[in-house]
Amino acid sequence: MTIFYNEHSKVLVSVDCIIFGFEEGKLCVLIGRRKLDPGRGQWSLYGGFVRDTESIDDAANRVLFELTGLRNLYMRQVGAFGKVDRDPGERVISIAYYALINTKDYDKSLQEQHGVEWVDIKELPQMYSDHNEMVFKARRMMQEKISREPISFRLLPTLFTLTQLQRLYEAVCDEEVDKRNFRKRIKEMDFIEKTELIDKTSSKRGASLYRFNKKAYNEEQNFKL
Amino acid sequence: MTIFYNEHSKVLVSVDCIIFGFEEGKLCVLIGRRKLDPGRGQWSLYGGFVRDTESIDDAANRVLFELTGLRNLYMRQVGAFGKVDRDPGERVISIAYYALINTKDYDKSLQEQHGVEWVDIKELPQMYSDHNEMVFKARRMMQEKISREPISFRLLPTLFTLTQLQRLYEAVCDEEVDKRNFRKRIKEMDFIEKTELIDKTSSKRGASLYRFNKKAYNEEQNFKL
DNA sequence: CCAAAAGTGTTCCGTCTACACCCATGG
DNA sequence: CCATGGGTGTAGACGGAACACTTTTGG
Repeated sequence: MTIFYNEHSKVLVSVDCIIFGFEEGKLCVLIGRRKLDPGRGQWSLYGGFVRDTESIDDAANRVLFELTGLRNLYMRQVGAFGKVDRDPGERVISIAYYALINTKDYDKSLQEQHGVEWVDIKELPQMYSDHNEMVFKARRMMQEKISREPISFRLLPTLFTLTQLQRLYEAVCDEEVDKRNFRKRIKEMDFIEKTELIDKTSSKRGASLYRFNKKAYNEEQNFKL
Repeated sequence: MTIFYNEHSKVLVSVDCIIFGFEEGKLCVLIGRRKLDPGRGQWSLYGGFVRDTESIDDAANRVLFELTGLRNLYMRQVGAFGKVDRDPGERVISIAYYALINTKDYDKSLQEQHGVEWVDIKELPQMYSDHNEMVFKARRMMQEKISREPISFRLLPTLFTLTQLQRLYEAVCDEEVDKRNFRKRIKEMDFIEKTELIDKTSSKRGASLYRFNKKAYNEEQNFKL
């Protein structure tokens, strides 16, 4: 290959993933202990280096797949983090991505194999390098999205109750919402469909299960929460 | 220095700047003809490579300074662009930034020296690599910001008329707004101060000149447009 | 005197918010 | 029979949108 930009220096580029999940009414992030030096043993996001043969998005998807075994996750870029000394080993520029997963889809054994766990975003430890900053920014971006686009369903099972959906929304936005007002808004969105099924696990009376109809949404995109 | 991440490949990282200005009622972007191979002669954003000794933000600031002679511009990261073949020369990952400048502050001779010009964002030519995509994303981000934060003043002279401010807002959001409603909202923001001065250049009657009071804003941040 | 831009309030409508009680069931 | 979470409607407040005429002055 012809070299055009010979005189400029190259750097390592990595991706770091902020993986959000919804567990026990809490918005959680998947983190683990770092397995490499420098910083071995510190709490850290899961990440990896970008290879020559893949785009940054591809790298993020690969890393997500390595960790979760899942493809086609909802994923968005958070931004590039590039302070000179952000990595104590050597210069590494990192592109952060956030992803949403339904924790029920996540194979427990894979989780153990990678030594990662769900931690309430409100109780995150100090993490390696600038990872806390990445999570903070990702969370803000996610909050903005969740009121405008139907991404919440990515964090829930296919069938969910309205109470679950409300709790999720509350956890993400970190504020309580009125039950009746919330349900009124849901009713206006025809693509959130009530099924005949009843969930009895969380109450004696049982709660109707709902489903997000993606096709219906694509035809009339009027999401608003 | 100890090498920790030896086995991974490194890539070139550049920054590209989407510089917005407001000229003749139009939202414009500063672009020029590329001076390097590959792609010499194509329309392009202004950019540069990130050096070992500087953060990505520093690199963007340096590049902006090189081009405009101005420091402390309002600047925000748009994101990382990293398709494998985005640069036909060799692999380059680029971090895009957008910046706002008051075109009156921009030295004409510097502009000529770099061979860049203001082009209406509605009439942008096809540009090098993924630069059109960068502009598109930057514009969307700027639109979201301009209704929530007082960044519009970065695109105007210190003293401006309400009509100017309104035209700017319309150009950025690409929609007309009602004059009376617009002015009503302005009146609610005490940090947009009317001065005794009158601008006579754009009308016979003359229009009051206003000023953005940053200190007053910092004390009570209730911006909303 | 007229063209051209500056400046100014009110009404209406829709949206958001606050709020309390009955229902169904398992234990 | 009671504790627990599920489910429902209305009224009042608020904010956003629509809308038209007067003022000033240079040419």
